[in-house]
Amino acid sequence: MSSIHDVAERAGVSIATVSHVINGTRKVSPETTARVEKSITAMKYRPNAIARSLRTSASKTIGMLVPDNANPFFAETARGVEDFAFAAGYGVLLCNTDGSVEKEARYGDALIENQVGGVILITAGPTSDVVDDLLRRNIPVVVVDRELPRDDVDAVLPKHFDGAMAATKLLVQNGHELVACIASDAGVLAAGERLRGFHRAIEDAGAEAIVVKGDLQYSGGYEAAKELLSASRRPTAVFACNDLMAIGALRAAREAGLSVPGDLSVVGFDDIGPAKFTEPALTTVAQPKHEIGAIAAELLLKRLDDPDLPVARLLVDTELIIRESVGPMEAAK
Amino acid sequence: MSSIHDVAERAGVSIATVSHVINGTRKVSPETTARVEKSITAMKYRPNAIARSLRTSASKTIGMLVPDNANPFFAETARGVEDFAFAAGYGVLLCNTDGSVEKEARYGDALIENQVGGVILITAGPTSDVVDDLLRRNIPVVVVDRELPRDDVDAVLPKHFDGAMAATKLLVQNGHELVACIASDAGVLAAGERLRGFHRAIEDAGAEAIVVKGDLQYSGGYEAAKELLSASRRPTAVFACNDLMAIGALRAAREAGLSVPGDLSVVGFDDIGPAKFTEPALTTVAQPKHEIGAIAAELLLKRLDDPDLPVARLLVDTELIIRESVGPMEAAK
DNA sequence: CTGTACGACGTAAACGTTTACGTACTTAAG
DNA sequence: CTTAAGTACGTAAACGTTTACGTCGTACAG
Repeated sequence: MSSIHDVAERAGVSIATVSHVINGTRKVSPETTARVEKSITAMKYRPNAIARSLRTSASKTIGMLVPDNANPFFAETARGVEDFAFAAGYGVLLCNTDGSVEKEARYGDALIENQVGGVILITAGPTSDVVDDLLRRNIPVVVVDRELPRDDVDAVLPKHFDGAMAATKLLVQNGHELVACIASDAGVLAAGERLRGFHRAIEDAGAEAIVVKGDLQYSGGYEAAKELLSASRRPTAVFACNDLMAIGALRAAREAGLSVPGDLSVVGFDDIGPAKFTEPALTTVAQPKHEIGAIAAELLLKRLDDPDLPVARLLVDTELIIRESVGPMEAAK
Repeated sequence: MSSIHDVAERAGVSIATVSHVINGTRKVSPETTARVEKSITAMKYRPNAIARSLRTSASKTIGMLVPDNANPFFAETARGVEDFAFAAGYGVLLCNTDGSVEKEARYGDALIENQVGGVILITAGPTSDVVDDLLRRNIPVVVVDRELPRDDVDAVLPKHFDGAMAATKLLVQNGHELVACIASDAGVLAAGERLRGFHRAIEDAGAEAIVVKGDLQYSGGYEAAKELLSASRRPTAVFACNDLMAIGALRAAREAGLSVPGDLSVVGFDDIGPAKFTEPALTTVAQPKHEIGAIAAELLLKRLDDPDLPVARLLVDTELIIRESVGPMEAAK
């Protein structure tokens, strides 16, 4: 509505002076400052961030690419970045890729066109062309949760392997000998890591593994578990690669007339909100989702400040949260 | 990296011509078009949306203000707007107000500075100053889910009253005579509507009501229900104003040794993802969250096209989804 | 041959900022 | 009195587009 010119005119100064009082970028006398500030509030003036970005070629917004914001895990880490970014004066352009690399690419273009300063990426696939596009334009990227097979981007990752291994170990320590894994069907590295962790724990214990795939949604876990439980040799324990699927599995168990953890033990991964409120409460490996998002945002903003920072690869610890959904094998008989 | 000038130079034309082939805004000969397009792809040129916005003073991004993106209900409606907006070439700046009007105001400023074309608002409080700021600058607003006491903004709202009434009616029809409502402690109109619907159904049936407040989170519902269930006269049914709280209540019931729906019936509101997977599966009134978001986005974009559209107030139907958490009073005795 | 119309394209201003450079005045040193 | 240094501020160019106007041919009618 009103521009810096209007403010300047009303205050009887030049636009340069107005700009400087706004940004504190050079000394201006107290009296002039006061006049300008009065003028600003009187006219309800807000600097035009667009013009500012154009001039400085540094926009105060970052992009975030997530598979699905309706998934609680992604939603919570998105909040982490949003909170941190906003506190630092940045806005966040949130984009849902639905796990499609095409959508990811289209969104990548959109982010470039919008001149975002950087992007936080939870990849849709095992590899990502957008990263090249972005980097070529000097737009820094930090990948979160899902690693990429390259060493030129910052990353903040939970210890998928360790977490999965801890979860599975809990199962075998409870005496389970035939344990299933509901793995992710997304071909991302993180999925592989969790599966590796699972297998390692199984091997170490000399137990036996079954693995089926699910789509990381409630329903995917439900279907997968249904299949598992109707098999002739049914497992007595299952590690689901995320809580959504674990919760789906809980329901499948109920419908099969199996009690948890009496007849079947279940562990999840992520510790999303509802995990604490299921019946039985879900034991799961927790990730500090909000913190992960915040760390990623911090990393990105730091790099915006100083592009020459060495690339970071932050591994964050997970924590096994024991609740009620795991029990000893004997009970399951 | 490369600007329209570079493209023009390489193609041996003026920047005006390049602009016109990009936007199809005037006729340019096939040969020139071809040359320009070749040049564009060769240089991997992307128009600078910032510069474009500055010139046209119409940015292709909209703002969205939600209380908390980590809440599945908001996350899902956010997805609805994001999907629609992106398909129409718009980006979405997502902001979490945490139910704080101060944060809402700060974000409003940020959105103004970023020259968003419009904003979709799920208010933090019963009234909203940002709307005035926005409208004064001719930035259209559509409020979603939570109504505002004003008639100059578009709105798309579920039928809170009807939904709550239907939910409560189900309870009293099952013979419950002392029924509780876990209401929202946010002072928003929507909360009042749901509570009114509850009371109306209670009155109509000549039943008795208890109401307590909760914070719309799992834990709030849990605490509220705990209080309710430890009272000397405990209700045999409870209507929670959202599913998060209903799920919290389910757990409180279990911990109190009460079976649902044997000893206590529970209805929720929203039909969020996990509702189908709780034990017992939650009976609830469903809103078409994704669709609500999409409709809101559509409305907003329409208004961007034609600011003189009459203001709309869209009421969307809710649907009572009967699952397993409600049973007859006799059982509860 | 002149004039008009039209097709194809170029020139330059404008959008609202930031910022390098310049100017005017004051003070104090020489 | 001259000059240097410092303080307080203004002028104008630039960022990358879009778009109102212009210009230059060529074709065709008169």
